[in-house]
Amino acid sequence: MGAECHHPDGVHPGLKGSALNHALGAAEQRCAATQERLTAPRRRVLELLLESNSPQKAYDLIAAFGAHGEPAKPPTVYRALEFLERLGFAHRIESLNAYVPCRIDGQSHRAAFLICDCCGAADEFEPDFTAQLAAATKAGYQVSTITLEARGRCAACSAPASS
Amino acid sequence: MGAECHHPDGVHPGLKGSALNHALGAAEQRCAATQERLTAPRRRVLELLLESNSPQKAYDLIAAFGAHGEPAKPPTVYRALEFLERLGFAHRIESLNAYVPCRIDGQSHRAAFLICDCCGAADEFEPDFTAQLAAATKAGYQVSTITLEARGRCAACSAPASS
DNA sequence: ACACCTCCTGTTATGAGATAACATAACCGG
DNA sequence: CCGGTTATGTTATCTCATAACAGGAGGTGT
Repeated sequence: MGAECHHPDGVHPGLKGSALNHALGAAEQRCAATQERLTAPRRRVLELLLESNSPQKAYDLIAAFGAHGEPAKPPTVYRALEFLERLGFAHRIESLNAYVPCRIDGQSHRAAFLICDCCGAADEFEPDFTAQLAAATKAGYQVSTITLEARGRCAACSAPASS
Repeated sequence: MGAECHHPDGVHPGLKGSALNHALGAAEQRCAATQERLTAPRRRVLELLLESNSPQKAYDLIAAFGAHGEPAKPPTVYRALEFLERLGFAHRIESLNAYVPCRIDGQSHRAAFLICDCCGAADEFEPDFTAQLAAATKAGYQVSTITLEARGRCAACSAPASS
């Protein structure tokens, strides 16, 4: 992850300014619609995720939490992440121990990522889980969440050479 | 996991006696065929995985490592697990921080699991990754490994009530 | 047999990731 | 304004994983 080559981080731009405010506002709306509360620490963690252009570790968020450099206490951030995941605003990438904001639509408990082992980018994509769900049903499972993590090298990092 | 109800653990029987020896022998063969060495600690960790009927945590393996109750040192087991994963003898289940022996065929860097949040069973199945690989290729990725983890409730734990 | 390289193991220590437990405060319905 | 519920603050600790370095085992060429 970034140890192997020096391509630029991430592919998602990372929101700022009005785009960021708009996204936060939309989250606020969705919470209001379901009796959920986007409280200050939850909003702050979502903001940090949206601003970033790569998967964020929990302790990165803890360190960046305070507006003036004071870190948060771990449970503050872990609770916020739990909330954001529950509502579909964020996903945990298990194989990285890291978190990303949902880039698809939110609300879903399905997530699929293409993760570059070189630059660390994690692209969320809309997967086709038809076959998996059929297999699960056949086995008698009631599936609640599906996560798919495909690792390899992204287009930029596969290219001959660059910067 | 197992906190929610009291269904019996796992669905894989856990090998013993001659079945266990046969599986270990087969692993030995496959290693010999590729210039790899199934050394004592590696063999021991594989044995522990094969004997068990549910995903094993690294520190469970560390505790069970010694024949007479003496634990191993963490790196001993983590190195063995790394080897076993590399050769396809074992898989790590990211969302559980736990390990299982490969139940499919070995050698593959693809794995898919149906994980029961109730009894902790983790059934490996052979997934159809056609759509995912197409998406990855379209995005320019060179995929090396794919992991899919579907969580929910297994047939037994979905049933009305039992034990 | 010897020197050499490579891979693997043993050991100590520490780093990273996550949660338990309990006290306090904010929100909301009656 | 009271009481339930939900969220937060805080301390401490637990689980998971790896860095770093020394030593041993197994091959290869001479």
